[in-house]
Amino acid sequence: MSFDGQLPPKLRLLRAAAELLAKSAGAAVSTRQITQLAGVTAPTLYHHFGDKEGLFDAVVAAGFEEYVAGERDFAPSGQPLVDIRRMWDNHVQFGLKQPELYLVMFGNIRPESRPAIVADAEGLLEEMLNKAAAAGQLNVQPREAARSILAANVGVTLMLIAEPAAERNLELSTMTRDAMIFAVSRDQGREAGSEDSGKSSVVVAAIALNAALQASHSDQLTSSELKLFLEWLHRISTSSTG
Amino acid sequence: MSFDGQLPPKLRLLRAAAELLAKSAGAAVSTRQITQLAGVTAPTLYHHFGDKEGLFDAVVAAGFEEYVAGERDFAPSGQPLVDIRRMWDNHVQFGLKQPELYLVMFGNIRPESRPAIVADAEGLLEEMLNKAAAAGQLNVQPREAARSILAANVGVTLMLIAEPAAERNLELSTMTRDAMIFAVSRDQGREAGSEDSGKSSVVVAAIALNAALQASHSDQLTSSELKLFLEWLHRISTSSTG
DNA sequence: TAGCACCTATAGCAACGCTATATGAACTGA
DNA sequence: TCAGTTCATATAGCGTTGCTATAGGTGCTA
Repeated sequence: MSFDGQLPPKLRLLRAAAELLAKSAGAAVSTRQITQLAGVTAPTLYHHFGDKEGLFDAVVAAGFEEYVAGERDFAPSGQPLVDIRRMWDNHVQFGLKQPELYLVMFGNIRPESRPAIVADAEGLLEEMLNKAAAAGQLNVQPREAARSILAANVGVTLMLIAEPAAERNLELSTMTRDAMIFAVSRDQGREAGSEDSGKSSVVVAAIALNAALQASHSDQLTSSELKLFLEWLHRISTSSTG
Repeated sequence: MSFDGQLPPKLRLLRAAAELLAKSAGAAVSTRQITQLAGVTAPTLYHHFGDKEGLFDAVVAAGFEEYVAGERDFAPSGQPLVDIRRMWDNHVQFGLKQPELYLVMFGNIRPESRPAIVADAEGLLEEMLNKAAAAGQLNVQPREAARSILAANVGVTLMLIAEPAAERNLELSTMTRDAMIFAVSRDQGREAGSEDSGKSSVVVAAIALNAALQASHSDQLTSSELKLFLEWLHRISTSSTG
């Protein structure tokens, strides 16, 4: 496949660069490869984009528009925190679908382009968090919340990209996502304390499990199993030492 | 400053590479620069390290030992979650002190070296989280907690590195840190906020009891009873919903 | 037709990562 | 003592990279 078609050379260069960038799994892409695929010679590239980085920046800019579109393209649910969750998932999905582009956007650190992109992504989040704050659902300043959530979001996405696609466990994402959203939202329980430090952890855990089991209707065990289980649990939770 | 001294060329190459890597703010470092600073010619580099990446890997390996040393070099406080907090801060400080090295270690995605390093860093965290789990302070499996915390830790550090040193606000780190540690720790307020995000209290309690039992030598149950008990416990703690 | 932007091609430079080959130094065994 | 072997470094140069000085072609306005 090549782009020697009738499109203008500038666009052909953009598409060729995007395609090669996406296909070469992290490896370097040369200007000669790009210009050849675009059916164009070297000076054309430098006429339109200044230098190689300029071309890549243009590719990134296009990719970022796609990203922003994805982040905006859903009906607001009316619950800002729910929308934030969707934005997180969109972010991760974008990274997994176009890992090379994502790495150029959020992974690589080039003092010029990256902060701008990060700032834009931050802005999208902050926008939504402002609604949450207006609804009194926020625990911290929207800007700080946006920075914190985005940092974790990027970290998780990078980690997921780094590991083989087969072993990817998206629970890492959902778990971290909920942790971050919960952390910035208002309706939290109070600070973690060390109240029950007197009893052994086994006993504490057994008591907690006992209470929880009594209150729930778990069907993981049969009734006879449950009966015996609770008896043992009782034996553990009434033991004096740990 | 140069390394034409009396040190063996291999070491001179390592130090020259590390120095140039640290000084060049993210820019590329050529083998010619390195060999010249080391007072050595090109083939020497390839004799000792195979290729440029091999040399950089060696630099990273040295840097990683320093990182690990930093992560281990403090007296355990007896409170695993407090130690985890220190490990987080150590991680961030390491990244800010040697940003270029950090970027090669955690930022760059090279399918070979990075996962190994990440896995090691993950191991350090998991080690400590195991103690927390044994003390019944954990809400989730130590491995999942380690992955989640490390991902957020890397994301925060990358973001801090990316922005100008003058504007760096470490509160981003402390805030995210506490959010993550709180999220994986047991003594949270219940379920709040996002409805279906947390696990049921039964599962939480079962995980804690499981970790506590593994670490203790409870003699309240016979070994055969304990075996069956743990099996049921596992069945409960791996159920998706309460 | 002339003049003027704009865009593209020819050809080539300096710097890059890397290597085929050769030379020197240090050790080994008789 | 000295040839044989191995390790370590140097000379010189290959192919590729990002990039550019210069020139030529194209389509417009007058």
